[in-house]
Amino acid sequence: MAIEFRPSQALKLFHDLAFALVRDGETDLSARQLAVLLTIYLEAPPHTVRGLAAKLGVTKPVITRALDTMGRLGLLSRRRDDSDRRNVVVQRTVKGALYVERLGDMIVEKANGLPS
Amino acid sequence: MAIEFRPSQALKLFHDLAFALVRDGETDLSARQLAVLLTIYLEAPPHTVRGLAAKLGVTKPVITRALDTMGRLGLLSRRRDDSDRRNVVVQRTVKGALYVERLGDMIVEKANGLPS
DNA sequence: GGAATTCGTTTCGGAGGCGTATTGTTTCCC
DNA sequence: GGGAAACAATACGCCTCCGAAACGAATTCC
Repeated sequence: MAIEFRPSQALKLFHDLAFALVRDGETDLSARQLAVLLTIYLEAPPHTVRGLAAKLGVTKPVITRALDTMGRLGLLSRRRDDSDRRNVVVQRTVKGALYVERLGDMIVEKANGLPS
Repeated sequence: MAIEFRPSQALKLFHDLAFALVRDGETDLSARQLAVLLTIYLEAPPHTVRGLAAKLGVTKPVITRALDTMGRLGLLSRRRDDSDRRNVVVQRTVKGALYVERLGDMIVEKANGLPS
């Protein structure tokens, strides 16, 4: 239990974050895309389309499209699994890692600015 | 400076939150819509289309559309300003207040589950 | 080896968002 | 009072996403 704060603080943090994401532009990722991206970068590999779809409770085309979009942005890449060539393994990229890292720093920064 | 945590904790919190928003369905609000909604419920009224657009750095139709969508969901309502009938004042609703409250509780809950 | 299964992708029609430009009201200013 | 300005909403063409279904390729099962 490292982090404890009140709902009002949580909401202000979330507000500031959504606000920053909107104002910065660039990042128009949906909640689904963000969930996929963070799952890939925070949870242990390997990540497959099927696994991500099951984990998020969405259909496979949703994952395919999210990977298309974020792949186009360079935030991740795909590779066929050599041991079972039906599978596609999602791979992290340097650009994606930097993006996620920057996101984490941004949240911390907003949290530090919160009133007590 | 009430809240301090590490980027890794911040990211996990954000991941869990995006994850919950996706899995719960219902809420498919974009970052822009969330930013508008939270601004309305966290910052002091009155809120006009023009003011919200300026604050978020987007065009007015973006705000109009966001208000359309969230109004349809019952999360807020609109009313013409009687003192200046060109303005539209955004009003909070009970349903919207409950939604925001639940969102805050959800964030706090996720934060409490964070590893130290 | 051939049928059934699994996996990711693509297709289809539909819904909703985007930015720009325009419209209809209302108010301001002289 | 009449023209200019301010406000929110709408029209337009474009783009992306959605879920359901169909698809091709690879694997598994007898």
